[in-house]
Amino acid sequence: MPEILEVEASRLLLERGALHRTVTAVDAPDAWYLKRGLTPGGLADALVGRRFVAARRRGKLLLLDTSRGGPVLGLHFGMTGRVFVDGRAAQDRLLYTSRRADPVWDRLTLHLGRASRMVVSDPRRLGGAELDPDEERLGVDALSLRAGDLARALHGSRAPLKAALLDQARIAGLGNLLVDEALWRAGLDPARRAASVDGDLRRRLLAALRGTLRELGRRGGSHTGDLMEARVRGGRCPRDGAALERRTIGGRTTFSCPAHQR
DNA sequence: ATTGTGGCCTGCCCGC
DNA sequence: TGCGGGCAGGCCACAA
Repeated sequence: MPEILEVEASRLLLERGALHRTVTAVDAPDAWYLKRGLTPGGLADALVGRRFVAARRRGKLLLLDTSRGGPVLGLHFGMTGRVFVDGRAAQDRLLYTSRRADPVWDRLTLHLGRASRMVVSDPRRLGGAELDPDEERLGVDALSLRAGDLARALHGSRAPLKAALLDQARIAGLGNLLVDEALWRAGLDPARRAASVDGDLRRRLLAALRGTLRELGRRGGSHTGDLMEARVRGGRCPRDGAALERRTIGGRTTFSCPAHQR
């Protein structure tokens, strides 16, 4: 699933339910889902007989370390991917994908021990699995973002503020909904130049990002923001009632309030 | 190097 | 009820 909060919830699910049991079988019916030359056979060779010893995350990339010096299994979920452990997902509701769980969407199944199964389901096949992903291509994890990190992410960039925040090489984990929510809370125009956000504005943005992550995390996901309900055509700003503006910024559908986001 | 665009996939929802 | 169009929480290759 998409943004950092959902991936973190999935990481916890795997940490509690998928570690320390031997991978006994691998079922990868959709070879297209395997990236960077990985094949179903190669994946089985790499995993069968090993155990997952840690579930890590960097941004939206989920990382499973394996025993006996084996490779790292990297999972990314695109917009519609979810992971299940024994039929249970980290969240029952996922926007923009089906509520159903059709087995034909199971792109990867790992049998753990005698009776457990870990399944990656992804209707749109926009996610994928790989071995030993390049973790360094991702910037600082958004959940541990510090003032200096944000300064570096924005400094000198002529890109729109929103595009800079969505750039996973600068800050890893923020997605479209979280960024729209945080910029709405901070009162910042998503289209303004990233480098123009400095000083007090940058402090305000940092506080909004942290507050958004903390609060929406408690509420249960990226879709629980205060802006979310109004994030439709004809929506009005929940703060001041102004008609929301709908634009494409950074290649993504963007809702913002022309009255209080500057 | 940085930024912008199109495309990848498939399911769902809206309006006719 | 059926159908086409538009849309979608991500990311990558490519162009300018």
